[in-house]
Amino acid sequence: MPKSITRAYSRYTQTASALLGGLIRVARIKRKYTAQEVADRAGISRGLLQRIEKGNLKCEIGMVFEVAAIVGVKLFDADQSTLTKHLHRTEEKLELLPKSVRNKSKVVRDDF
Amino acid sequence: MPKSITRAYSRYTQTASALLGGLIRVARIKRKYTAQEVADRAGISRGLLQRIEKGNLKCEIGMVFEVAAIVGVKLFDADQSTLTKHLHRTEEKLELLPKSVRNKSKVVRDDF
DNA sequence: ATTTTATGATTCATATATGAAACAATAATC
DNA sequence: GATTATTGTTTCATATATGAATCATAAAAT
Repeated sequence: MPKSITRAYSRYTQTASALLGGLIRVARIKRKYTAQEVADRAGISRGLLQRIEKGNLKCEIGMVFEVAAIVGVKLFDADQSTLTKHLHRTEEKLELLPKSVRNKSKVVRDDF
Repeated sequence: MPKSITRAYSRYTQTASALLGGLIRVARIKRKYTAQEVADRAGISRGLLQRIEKGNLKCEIGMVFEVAAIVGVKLFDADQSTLTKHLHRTEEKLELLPKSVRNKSKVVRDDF
């Protein structure tokens, strides 16, 4: 058996992903879509949709977001135009920041 | 060459992922972390961090969320305890909804 | 200006997520 | 209660994301 990589996820990450999956499931059922219908529209298998609704951390973020959009779960509580505005503002911020970070000490701060 | 699956992503999904990646990058630079430092702490390669910051849709949602947590980008604008409360509320909602969806017509609504 | 460090970008091997299929269990409708 | 559709779960082949290594570029510090 080949050596496998064991990833560590924080509780925060686990909770956030479980929440997003749960929101998707609630939205799907409220709209009366079957799992198969949503899977078809997203172009994925029903099995993957189940993993997404369970908050499985190994799923592609693109597919999670896509399914969220299909069932009407808004990301960042924003619609397309608001999202675009936020993105542009973020890009403007980036231009004002240094292009690369330089650390004298290799010490990593741990207080976040 | 084996046949490869071409996935379709909506603009909404693309914008949302690009925004999250951009927020991560801004937060990292503001905190003066090098890409290598964040990658090390997340237990991933620097190459993957780059893809995440670019909003690559094929990345694992778990790792995107993990990196966001490391650099201090809050998901759902919420901390751990708030996130947990939301999750519990979502689970309560689920209990009140039908366990499975039954459709007489196979027609799929398109107005979301 | 020079040096040094960080970042961008590419390639390739491999660990692994996904699709497909099948079956069981459950819940909705009659 | 009987029927039928939906969901839960498992297994396995394979398409693919990731890690590692390398080199080039860029930018920060001296």
